[in-house]
Amino acid sequence: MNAVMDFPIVLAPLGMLRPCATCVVRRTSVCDAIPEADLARLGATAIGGIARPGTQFIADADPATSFFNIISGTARMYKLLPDGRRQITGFANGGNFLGLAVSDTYAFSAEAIDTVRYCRFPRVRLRMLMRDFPRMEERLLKFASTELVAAQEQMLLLGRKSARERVASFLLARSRLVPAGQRSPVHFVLPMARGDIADYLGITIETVVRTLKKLRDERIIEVTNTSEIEICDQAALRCLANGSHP
Amino acid sequence: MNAVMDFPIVLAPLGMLRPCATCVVRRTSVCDAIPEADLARLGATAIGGIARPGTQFIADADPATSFFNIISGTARMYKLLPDGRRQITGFANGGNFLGLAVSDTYAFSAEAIDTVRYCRFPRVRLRMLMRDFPRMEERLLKFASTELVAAQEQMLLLGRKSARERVASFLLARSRLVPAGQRSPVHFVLPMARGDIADYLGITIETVVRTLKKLRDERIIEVTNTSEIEICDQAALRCLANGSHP
DNA sequence: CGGTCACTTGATCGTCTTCAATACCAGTGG
DNA sequence: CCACTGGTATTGAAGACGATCAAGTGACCG
Repeated sequence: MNAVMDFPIVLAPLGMLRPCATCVVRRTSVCDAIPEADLARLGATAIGGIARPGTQFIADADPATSFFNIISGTARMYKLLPDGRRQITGFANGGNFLGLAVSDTYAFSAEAIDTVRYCRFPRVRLRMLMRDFPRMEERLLKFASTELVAAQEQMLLLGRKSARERVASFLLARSRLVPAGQRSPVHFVLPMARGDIADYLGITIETVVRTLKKLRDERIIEVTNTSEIEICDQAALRCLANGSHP
Repeated sequence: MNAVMDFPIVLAPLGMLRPCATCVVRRTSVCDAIPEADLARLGATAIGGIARPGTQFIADADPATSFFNIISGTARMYKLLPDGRRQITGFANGGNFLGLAVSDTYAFSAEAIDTVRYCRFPRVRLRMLMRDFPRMEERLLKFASTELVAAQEQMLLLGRKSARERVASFLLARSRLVPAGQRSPVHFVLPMARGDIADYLGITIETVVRTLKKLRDERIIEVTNTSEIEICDQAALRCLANGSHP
């Protein structure tokens, strides 16, 4: 029952002495605010951890004792209604920061989709870090702003877009995660299941499936193995995504 | 065509010399981060302004040159689709802070609903203020986090709640803005029109009207003058809002 | 193989949208 | 004072989109 495991970061993942120095997401995460010289202190502040697929590592309404910096893997953040209806508010990848809370409790839950490796920052220690490195706070503010912009875009999607437009928007957003350079056709893997996509887009699994099938029939995308997507007609998808054209 | 007007804050609103000192929202806004002794500098940084009803004062995709601190009135923030569909992402009241942007351009628009008085902070000057007063950045981060939590709640509403649940949630949220102390029945005025409510809740005007009528018929709320709401059965509304009970 | 689980597909149903008409209210000018 | 006007709100009837229900498929695994 202990699928979520913490361990001293100095031992993880391969017993390296200066794990932060070689961290693949350091330069793209909030940790970029800490100068090279202070990486030891950063390493002493963070606690490495792993969440196995399906494991919840942040629980709505629980005391917000820690912040999480995702290293690798994909997590889903979500909120539930009492009767079980679920809204996924976002997916977190390597470099993302989780756990910003207003009050002393989390306002959402988070689960690992595949295996998620993360660094956990106890709240108090992160606060000290922010005090000593104002750039850290700056970085967090920038991150929160980014999240806010994404959330507003998602509200537009949830409130005003048709199922077809939602799926198109989702595929486009996912395609933007692919490192630039690879040219058309863009190709990527969806780490999440159909149910996750449905709960993220505010529709049902069946509608996700049917819409994907339709897009495939129209030669706008290609779907293989249910989780691999290839975007054949990016222009068409872009039009669909914002309703420019039926 | 100049319904949005700026003027030196030292002249506003009554020619006071230290306007920040008497600002009614100072203690509840980001300005609370600035110590009394430095209010003069704060006043020199901000530029007072007024937006008349219906006037847009932040335009999506425009260069994000300023941040806004709302003093009084209510504004709507929104995003549009090319064909005119609108999603209102939030309403801003006195004490709220607007304009957080990732890139150099705004990611949303904002319009005054009634007459809105605000303080405008040119981006560069605010940055200097944040540098000299780290508490300012801390305050902004807290504000952004609050917005983020609200956005997640709204995503749950837009993605997974029925029209009835949306309206109930909206009325409850509005009732929470009423200063505590007044007890049941809670009574308040909606500054926004039906169309704004509809575009905020991701439904149509007609559905808003019909749902309000139904709630009124069921003696859960009372509606007078189309803009005054009285909550008669708060418990029932709370149940409705999260779908605990049909 | 029999089990589970995720995905897919089809048929029916219901909520909310759309379209259209009417009511209401404040402001304006005869 | 009162008809006129524009905007918002309300109400009714018809239709559509997506949800729900139900069944079937395929992959993986003990």
